[in-house]
Amino acid sequence: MNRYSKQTRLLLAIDCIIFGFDGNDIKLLLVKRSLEPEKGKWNLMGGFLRADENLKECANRVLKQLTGIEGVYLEQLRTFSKPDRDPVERTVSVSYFALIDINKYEKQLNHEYSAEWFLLAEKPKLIFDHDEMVKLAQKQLRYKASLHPILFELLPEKFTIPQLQGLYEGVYDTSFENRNFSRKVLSTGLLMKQKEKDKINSKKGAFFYKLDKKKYKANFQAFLNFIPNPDKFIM
Amino acid sequence: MNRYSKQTRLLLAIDCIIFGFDGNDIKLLLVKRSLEPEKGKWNLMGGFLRADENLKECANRVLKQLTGIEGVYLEQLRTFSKPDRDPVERTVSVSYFALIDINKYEKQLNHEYSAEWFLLAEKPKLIFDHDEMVKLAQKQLRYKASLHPILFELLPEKFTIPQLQGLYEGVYDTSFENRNFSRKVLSTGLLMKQKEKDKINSKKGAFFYKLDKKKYKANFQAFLNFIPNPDKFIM
DNA sequence: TCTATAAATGTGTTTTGTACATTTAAAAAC
DNA sequence: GTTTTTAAATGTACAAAACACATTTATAGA
Repeated sequence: MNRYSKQTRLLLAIDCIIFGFDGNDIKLLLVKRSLEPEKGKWNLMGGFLRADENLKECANRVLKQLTGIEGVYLEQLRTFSKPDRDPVERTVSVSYFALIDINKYEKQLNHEYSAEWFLLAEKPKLIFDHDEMVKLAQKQLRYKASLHPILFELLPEKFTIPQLQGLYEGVYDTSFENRNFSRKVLSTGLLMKQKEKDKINSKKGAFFYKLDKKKYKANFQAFLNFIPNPDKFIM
Repeated sequence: MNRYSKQTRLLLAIDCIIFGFDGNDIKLLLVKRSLEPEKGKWNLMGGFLRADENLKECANRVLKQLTGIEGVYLEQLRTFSKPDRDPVERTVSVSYFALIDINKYEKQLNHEYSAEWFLLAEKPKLIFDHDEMVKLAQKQLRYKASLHPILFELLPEKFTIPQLQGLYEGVYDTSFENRNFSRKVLSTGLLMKQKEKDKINSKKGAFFYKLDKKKYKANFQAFLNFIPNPDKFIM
């Protein structure tokens, strides 16, 4: 079959905005650019789309290659297409945002890869339009987390309710009333109480909970209305 | 500056899922494909990205060219990238979804362009992955409309509350209690009551309302929690 | 045994959602 | 001109959820 004639062909890339949570703050995983221009500067994890893969496969491949990470929460965000966004040549980039359990990958990242975690608040300036991508991803994180239980993706398998509350407070940069927070969280039916307690943060200790993954998948809507007055935060 | 070497270059296209509302049902605007393969079959409005434009400009250009429509609600949906989605050659397509006031363009569409409205429920099978795009757009329409007042984009400047309710009932394929619907709608503060009534649909007549556009923009969140139990509908 | 601390739970008030009922305006029929 | 019919508009009571604040509980360490 003939090709479409007289049309512009261009490069398509993906860039990943990867969020983690260290127990206190939201972090962002960045790498150093390996080629000119802007070589050595911090940027999002990215790569070009290959002939035989779709975008999601591409994002997973890049993630695996540059960090060893696989099987994490990955969601297409938006496609960025300003004609001059990459000075080398026309490249359109599809941004993906990822949520990972920071502890699970901490060691391998430091030893085997040149990726590095930054406090979101203290991230360096990034190349091209990557700052814009991060900004959008942050907005999307707040938006989505106000409607769906995605923040569990940032926590280890076992976590306590005070830890979960701290995460929400970090994401929304506010504080919640603990009585109401735990009531709401437990009313979703998504949490399974464990017998052990976490005694690191208090004398009394806080019970661990696990996410009920079946219910999580079947009931991804359970957090609708989770954040009080989400309009304060999400736009 | 050199180009990136050894990377695959490909075509980038946009496709628009255009929704309208005829007073009773949601409709979809389609065109006939003008080139082989699949020539003459119905498909979404689309076109290739040019060297000097970004995707949004491309979508607006295509819309203008094929329908004369401009200045309507247009939102990037998702980028579709299966390697073989277009049999001619590798083409990645960015889908956009648009909402328009059907009455505003009805005449020009029929006379000057070959575009045609279909009842969403009775749309023909579309080419490539366009059916999948429409499905996603429908989902997004419900999702977004449960949180933001976007459905006004489908109505004429003046509309009545019963008309608005009919629109919501069409989109969510359900019925709402009229007392509660009007209370909720009016409590957003987004509507301005007019002096005239619409007497087409009843003897008593229903008051026209206009959207307060300043408030609409400033308060795009006003519909958060608008749809009761949105989880029933949006996923 | 006492003290300090964070976790967990109790409870009253306010707000919002929901269901159902009634009243109102105006054209058309009588 | 009075009555009937119809959909629009409004009234209201009950239930559920959100919210604010208070109290109790478990446990390590003094």
